Amino acid sequence: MPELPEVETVMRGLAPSMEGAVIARADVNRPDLRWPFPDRMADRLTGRQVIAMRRRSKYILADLDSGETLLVHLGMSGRMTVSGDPLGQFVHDHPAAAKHDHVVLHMDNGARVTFNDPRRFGAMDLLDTAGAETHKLLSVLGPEPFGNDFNEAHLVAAFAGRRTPVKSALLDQGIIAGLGNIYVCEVLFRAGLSPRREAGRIAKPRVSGLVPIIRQVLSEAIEAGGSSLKDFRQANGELGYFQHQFDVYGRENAPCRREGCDGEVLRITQSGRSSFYCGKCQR
DNA sequence: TAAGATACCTGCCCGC
DNA sequence: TGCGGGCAGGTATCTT
Repeated sequence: MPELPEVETVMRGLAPSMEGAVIARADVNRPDLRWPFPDRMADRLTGRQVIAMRRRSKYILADLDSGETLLVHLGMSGRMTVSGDPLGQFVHDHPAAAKHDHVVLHMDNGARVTFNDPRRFGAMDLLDTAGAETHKLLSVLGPEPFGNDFNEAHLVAAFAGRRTPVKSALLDQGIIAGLGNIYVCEVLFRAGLSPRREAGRIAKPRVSGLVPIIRQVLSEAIEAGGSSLKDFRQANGELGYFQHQFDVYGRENAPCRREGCDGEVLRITQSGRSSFYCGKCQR
């Protein structure tokens, strides 16, 4: 499910209820998600104050006063929602525990943070805050799209000599962190690039042109609160709205939205994932 | 070494 | 109404 805009939206929604609050109790209802939870996770969370909430790629990170950081990945179907917030700004009011509520954090301010993940592709881990960037999941990540390290020179160098389709290259988290299937499709539409083009055979100016487009698409999606297809909810339980702005994703056989183009949106499968694009104006 | 295929797990939608 | 097949936003690991 969640790509960078969805994870950013969830993190921003959680922060007011978690930053500065103490985890009074942690309910861990199963031993694992995608991987086993770290040893004594509930004990290591209980009594800890959350110092700061942040995001790296599609990971939510909660820095604790113990010197450890709680790492959360939502996988495909994961949700993190807040209920019972004392400020009364959230939709839910302590709903009964639902199926697939795998971890529940009871904050000392009355908020209840629930991690729900039917498909269990999500993950949680605890790592040393000081060495977070060396964690096996974080050390392999490329630059953040909004960071200074992500720029035209970086993308041109990363694409050079690559024979893989540009679609796959943009999904490679080691080249750019945070893009997923939906937003890569949207980015390639705006760039007028076919997802099938070999990354290493795209002219440098066009590669460079992807940088502002990527930032623009992600910014608009964050602004809209992410995209809700099947599973995604913001931390307050509300839907995101960017899906209404999709130009190609999920629009198979629909007319192309580019002005002056009379093509239609095609769907193909690339390395097991659906790609949506206009066969006429994306080259 | 790079690129593609597969596996993980559950729920939903569609056609029959 | 019920069943089976196909599909899903991610990513580690296997195979080629």
